[in-house]
Order: sequence, then structure tokens, then C-alpha cells
Amino acid sequence: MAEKATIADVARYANVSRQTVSNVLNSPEVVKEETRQRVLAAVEALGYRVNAAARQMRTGRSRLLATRIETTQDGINVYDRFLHGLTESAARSGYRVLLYTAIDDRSEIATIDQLLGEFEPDGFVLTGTHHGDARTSWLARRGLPFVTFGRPWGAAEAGHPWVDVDGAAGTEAATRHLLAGGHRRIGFVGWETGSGVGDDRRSGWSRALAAEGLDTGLALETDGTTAQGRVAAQELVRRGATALVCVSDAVALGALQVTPAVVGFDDTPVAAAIGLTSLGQPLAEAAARCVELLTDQLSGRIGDRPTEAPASSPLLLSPTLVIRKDPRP
Amino acid sequence: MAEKATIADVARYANVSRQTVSNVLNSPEVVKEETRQRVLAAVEALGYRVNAAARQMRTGRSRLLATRIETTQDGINVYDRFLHGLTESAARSGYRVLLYTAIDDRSEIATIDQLLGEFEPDGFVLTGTHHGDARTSWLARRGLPFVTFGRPWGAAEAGHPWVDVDGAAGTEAATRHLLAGGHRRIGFVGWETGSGVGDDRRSGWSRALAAEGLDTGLALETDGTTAQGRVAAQELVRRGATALVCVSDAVALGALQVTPAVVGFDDTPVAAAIGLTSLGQPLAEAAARCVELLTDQLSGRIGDRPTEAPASSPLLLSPTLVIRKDPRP
DNA sequence: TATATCAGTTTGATCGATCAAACCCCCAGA
DNA sequence: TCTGGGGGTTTGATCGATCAAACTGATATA
Repeated sequence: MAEKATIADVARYANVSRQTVSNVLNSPEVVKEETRQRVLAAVEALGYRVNAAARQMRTGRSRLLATRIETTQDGINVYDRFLHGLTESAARSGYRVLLYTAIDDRSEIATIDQLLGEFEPDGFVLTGTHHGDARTSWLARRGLPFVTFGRPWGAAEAGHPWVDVDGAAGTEAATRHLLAGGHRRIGFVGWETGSGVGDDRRSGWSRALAAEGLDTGLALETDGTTAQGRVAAQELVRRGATALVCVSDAVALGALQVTPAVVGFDDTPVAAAIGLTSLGQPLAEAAARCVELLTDQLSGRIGDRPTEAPASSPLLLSPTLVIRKDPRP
Repeated sequence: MAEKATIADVARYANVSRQTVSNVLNSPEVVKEETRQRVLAAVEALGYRVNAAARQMRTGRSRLLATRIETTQDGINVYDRFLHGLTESAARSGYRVLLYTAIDDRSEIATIDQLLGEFEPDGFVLTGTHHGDARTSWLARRGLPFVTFGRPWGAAEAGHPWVDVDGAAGTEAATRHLLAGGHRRIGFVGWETGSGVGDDRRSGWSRALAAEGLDTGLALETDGTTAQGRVAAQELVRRGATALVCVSDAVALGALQVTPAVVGFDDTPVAAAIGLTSLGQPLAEAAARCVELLTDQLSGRIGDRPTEAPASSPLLLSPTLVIRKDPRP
């Protein structure tokens, strides 16, 4: 098997200097067209690829984005699709994704700190933002490039680039869908108050009902399990609800055991399998946007410091209502 | 913010040479205890961390393991739990996980080839092995360290370290469970013949029935969807089956709409949500074993070549039957 | 006394790329 | 003829770690 070719090998083969090869690859505009062609042919012939470690040593940039891989919670998890999109989009921009695990903000910060010393990722993608998120302020204080998938839920954490899915718009659409189906008393099965995501999703439901002057009192909280979803649904139906908007597919699954007019959230494989109408998050797109916001920051910096204040242009994407008929609970 | 400390900074601080610092970190046994303490204190004081790029340049080892992140299929996917386990186990052994995507064997090989030139991962973890797998032979031919999660399904691909879950043992246990419940005519809802995984799972079911001298003819193939699972279940029940062993939770979900005596495979969140008895794969353990087999290969090599034939000690792990009552289809 | 051995430590070279600066050649303008 | 640009290319230094070899004392052996 051929030994891996270095830039010096390519230079020798093409009868130019190392630097010229480097220029062909990094700033082609300064090289004469004829030379450029010759060097590219040499690169091709030798199967040359830049050595990331050597480049990183000199430039200080690793072309690595780091992100945490989530533990699967009790619920039904959808994160792998985001991660897949992230890996794909990153590759398109010449970046690779490096994984790490963590169990809370503190251990995540410690891991990030360690990673910075060792692999020097160029940027971070944080998921699962929450009230009082310690990670964002830590990163921001150090001027490190990052994006969050999930909006900043507190004023203290604001001011960084983020991408999120507009849960309220989703549940509003879901509620309208049920209204169009003739339902007048529509309930909401949610999570405990205080979770930003859950509150957001509930607000869309109540907004749609309020716009029609209908009762917005039919909401209950759960811990997110299917079992509690069922209990809550029973109570809401007892109170007169004929349809239910749910904060997740997991609780929707429970609600389905009580009434068929249910809309879930996340459009998980479960929803597809049993024919449950649900709100699909544009995860691939969200991932692509994250990469975009991050690479924007990265290209706009020379050496260690940003050359200008990063254009923090948050993005709120709309989920899609995936309508399915004939749910079989 | 403090500039990152280099090994030279630590050396100066501790009044020793660079090499001694390196020795303290990499071969502590050659350093006098007193010096070692002094150096460690300096490391601590300066917050020093080895620079992975510089180390890689010299040693040729990146401490990176690469693996593909799968696209979520139509079915219900369980891969993220494996990936999480992999990341965690790798970290414990001082490795990080690098992701890439690919749509088929050919593009995966191309990506691996590219990765080898750029980031030089020390090893690869392949998932989703299949008949005529082009990836394993490609890697083996080049003497690159890798493990597969999934056994080699053809003789041609054999001879490398792998970890897999014993599907047959799982379905056999599931069938016995149903036999113990008094069932005598037990059907199997499977995938199309030729998929190694599916055939393996069917074999456990028929083995258990054959051991009791019972009918092993009640098997049907599906494309793996819930809809087809339901159709197959109806046909099997019509032929007299009173219970069904299923090749996946997805088809089990369909079967549940026909009869409650059903066992699924994978113990996905869906199964937990609706109370379906299912076979759980020990994914965290599988991931840990993969890392183990890989790091064994890696520590047993000097420079580029293995010092001895890698001890190919495949591992077949048993799934666990998670018994749930009262499934609500 | 000279030599070998050994634990512990230091020095110089090196991995492969890029930066910064020097260099070469040709042509325009004085 | 000399000077002054540029376009295009080359040279030397450098990033931070580790390898290989050399060095330093001190003790053991002949």
C-alpha cells in the first residue's frame, strides 16, 4: 500500500515548491493557471490529502465541531436525526463532528474545557437549552464560537446565535386542524410548567382557541410518560374535550387510548407506525442552519479573535403538521 | 484568558526538561517519584493538556475512532443508544468518536479513505454488516484496525473482530416464554429471507418449537412495516396461531392489532410505551466490547503494523426478554 | 585505577503543514 | 543604464509534542 504522500512529495512530483502546492490548495488565485493544473494533477496522481494535524498545528484550526450525544430519555427520542443532519451539513462545509457525552451542565463544561485543550474544536453545537443554562455564558465569556439548537430561555443567556423550532406555531396549526374538523372543546396534554419547550407548545394551542373565543382551560400537566398521558386524557375527556393536542408523541400515545382525535409532537417513527397525526420538526434543516451560523462565525475570525461582532441572527423554523388518518391506538 | 500552556511551559515551571514532562505523562515509571510529583503539580498549576495535533504528528496516532451515523430508516431505530455507549466507552479509554455519513458501501469506503488521509482515525467501528460487505474486506486488505457491530454474514468477510447480539437466543427465549404461557401454536412474523439478522431471529423461534415437537410452519415474511406486520399476523392467526414472535417492534405493533400475545424485538421506546413484551439488546455493553476489541488491536501495534495477528475474539451477547403485561395495541 | 552498568535526565531532530519574508524575472518609466 | 514595481515562486522558521541518542553521576566489577 502506498505510503501517504506529503505536500513535499507533491511539490517534487510537480516540480514546484511546497508553498506553491499549499497555495494551489488554499489560495488558488495567486498561482498561475498552468502551474495550478500541474499541481492538481500531481495531487491526483499521488492521492494526496492534507494532514489535518499538521495543518492544525500551524493554523490553530482543527475543522472539528463538537457536540454532545444525548442519552435517550424515557421518552421517544428524535435527536439522532438532528445529529445525522449535522454530520452531513458539516461535511459539506469541510468540517467533521466530534462527539462527547455529559450528564449535566457542569460535566459538559468540564468536557468542553478538556476538548479545547486537546483537540481544539473550532466550534460547538449545544442542544437542549434550558432556563439558567450555564454552558452558553461559559462559552460566551471566553469568546468561543458556538450555536445552540434551542432558543435561549432566559434573558441572561441571550445574545448568541441559535436555531429553534417554533413549537407554538406547530400546536397552533394542530389546533386549527382540529377546529377545522369540527371540534370545539380541544384539550392540551402538556409537560410541567417551567420547561420552556412545553410552555411554548401550550401557548400555540391556547392562542388558536382564544382566537375563536373558545375555552382555554382544558390543559393538564404530565411527566411526559405515556401512562400519565392517558390519565390526563381521561380527565380532559371527562371534562368535555373531544380532541387533544399533545406536547409529545409519547403522551399522545397514551391519549390515543382514550380518544382518536389526537395530535402528537415530533413525528417519531411511532407516530408513523400507528397512524398518529403529529408535528414533524425540520431537523435536517435545523442542523444545516446551525452549521451555517457556526461557519459564519468561524470564517469571520482571524487567529483567535472574532474580527467583528458575530451576526447573531437567530432562526425559528416551523414544524410541519403530518396528517394521518385512522390512528390505531 | 490564559494562553494554553505547552509542554515547554510546564518544563520551565517545574525546572525539568520537556522530555521529562513527556515521560511523566506517558511512561511515569522511568521518572523519579519526587520529580514526578513536581511535574504533576506544574501540570495542575498551569492547567496543561497535551495538544492532540502535535502528539499525532509525532506518533501518528490520533486517538480518534470513526463511525458512521445511520440515517433513520422507516423503522424504529435504536442506533443512537449504541452510539452513546460507544462515545462513553471510547472516552474512558482516551478516545473520541468522529462521525461521518454514507449512503452505501462504496461511498462509505470513499469517506473512510478520505478520513484516513486527513484525520487519520486510529480505528473504525462498522455497523450494519450484511452479505457481501465490501467494507470489511477493504479495511482488512489494508491492515487497518476495525471492529464490526454485527457478525460477518458470509465466509468471505470473516476473520475480523466483531460483536453481535444473539438474535436466535433471543427469539428462542421469547418462544419459550410463550410456551410457558400455555401457547402451542406460535407464529413468527419475520423479514424477507436472505437478511442475516432476520434469518437468525427466525432460527431461534423454530429451534424452540422443534425442541417441543411443535409446528414450525407458521412463519411469514414482511417488509418490516407495521402495516405488513398486521396483515401477516391476521393470516397466521387464521391458520391457528395463538401467539406471535416478531422480528421487530415495528411489525409487532401491527401484530398487536390482531392478538395480544406478541413479543417484539429491540425493546424500543414504543414497546415500553404500550406495554409490549420485547427483546432488549445490550447496546451499551456491545459498544463497550467494540471499544475493547479495537483498543486491544491498537495497543498491540507499533507504528503502522500489528505486532501480532490480532486476537479475533468475536462476542455474541444475549438480548434480554423484557416482559410487560397488558399491552394496549 | 579503569571499565561497565544503570537510573534518571537532557538535547537535537523530526513529524507535515503554513506564515512571513525573500527572491527572481520581466517590463515600465526616468 | 538604472530603478521600481508586481506577478509568481521559493526559502527558512515555526507550531508542540515525542523519538532516539547522548549525557551525568553514582555504584558495581575487574
